Amino acid sequence: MPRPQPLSGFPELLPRQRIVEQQVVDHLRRAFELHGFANLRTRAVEPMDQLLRKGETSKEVYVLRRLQADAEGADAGLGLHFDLTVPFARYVLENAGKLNFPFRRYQIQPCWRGERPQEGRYREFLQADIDIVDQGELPAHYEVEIPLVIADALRGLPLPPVRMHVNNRKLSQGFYQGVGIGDTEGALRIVDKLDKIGADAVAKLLVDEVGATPEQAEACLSLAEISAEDASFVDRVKALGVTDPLLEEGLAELAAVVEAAAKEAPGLVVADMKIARGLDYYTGTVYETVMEGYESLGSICSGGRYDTLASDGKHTYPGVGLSIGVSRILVPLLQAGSLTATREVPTCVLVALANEDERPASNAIAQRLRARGIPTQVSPSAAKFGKQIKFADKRGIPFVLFSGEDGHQMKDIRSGEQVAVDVDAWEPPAEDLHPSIVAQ
RNA sequence: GUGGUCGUAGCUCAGCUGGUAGAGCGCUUGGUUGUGGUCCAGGAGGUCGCGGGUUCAAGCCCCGUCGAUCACCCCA
Repeated sequence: MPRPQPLSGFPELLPRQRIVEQQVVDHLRRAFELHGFANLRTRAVEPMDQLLRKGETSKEVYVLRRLQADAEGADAGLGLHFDLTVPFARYVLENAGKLNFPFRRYQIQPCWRGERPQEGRYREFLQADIDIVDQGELPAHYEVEIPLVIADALRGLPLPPVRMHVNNRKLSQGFYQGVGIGDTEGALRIVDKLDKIGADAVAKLLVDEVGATPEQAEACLSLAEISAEDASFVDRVKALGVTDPLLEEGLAELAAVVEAAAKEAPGLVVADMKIARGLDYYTGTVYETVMEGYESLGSICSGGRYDTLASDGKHTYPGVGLSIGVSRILVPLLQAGSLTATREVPTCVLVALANEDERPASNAIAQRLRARGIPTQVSPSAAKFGKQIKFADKRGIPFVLFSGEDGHQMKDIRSGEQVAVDVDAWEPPAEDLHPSIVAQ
């Protein structure tokens, strides 16, 4: 059989890289749980009508088909989910009676999109999503809290610095309304392209597509230029001389987010009036995050507030959430070699084998170390000690244990230092017990 | 989905106007008679992504396909 080739857009990691991913996921999980988010796991598939709700026709959904299904048979109409928000919305409706609101949950699962793969953009990728959803009304303070949870979660990971650009749809749409533009959604979508196509092109599109006057387009651009790390943007927006009740609401909400973030996670959040987030279902705060030096990846963590995450006709469930693109962050860093793990196996100690007859005894020694939580494996063969050390070295296993008539000797193969030890008392340095992530 | 660039050993790459493949690293054996990393000497490893075509002859030219990557689109 010829060597199989990788499948485009379905990245698979080597053991050492997977250790990094695993530890990042563990870290996120701990952080989310520290903030009281419960974990949820939803099925991989959703009915197509659920997935294609929200008028998101452009989403490239992978459809599920049974090989043995009747040619005539009804199409199951199932597709793989392309994010974790849509399944969550469905789950909330389905279990509304059993959930307690406000409900906060996190979900770390793969998602699938049939789009053309690129760096940081895959057909199967891992997303870490947090949401807070309530029944009827969702207080605005959750829009302040969610980015702080993310800040906590990303803190402590050896990643390049990140910056979260935040805006509020009420602010932008209120402003456009205030200057007299009718199609505020359309204007938002055009302004969102500012970084990509430039101010002149945006102005032209505003005039051509939403019927703005050159003066109105100019006002939109003046707003989009405003960004600040503190609430000073409020005065700058007001100085543009536009008044609108929705605008006022948006200004107040965005100021609250920025001020809280400036205090609790300095440098993370910047109010940025050109962030719009396409034509999604967002209705309040919107978030977009870029990683320094990796701006070309686009946003590595985005989300926002949606007033009708779900609705069953009687109740509406407004929510606010953010998704971290775990694969988008990790795969490029791993491929570039700027992120790796201290070893490619969990093993901390390799028990050397002097003689195949001693394997049972060596197994017993290994078991004593394991009993105290030290990941241990026994050498695969009683090869020359030099080879056994090499076996450990290649995998990054830091310690090799030699046993003889005169007791046990633990060798740190990085320093070469070898000392007599009591197997039932020896402890590795805390940082050597488990592999860890290193940035380089 | 549309368009561009690329694909040679496990890895990084060289290979002239077409004349049936090379380096470094890695791997392996020995020097080293039970403690690796340095050094020295040897060795293994390639259907040139895959399939077809042109040609006396294809790694090189043509077509298709798969993969990688970039741009558009969209987004984690």
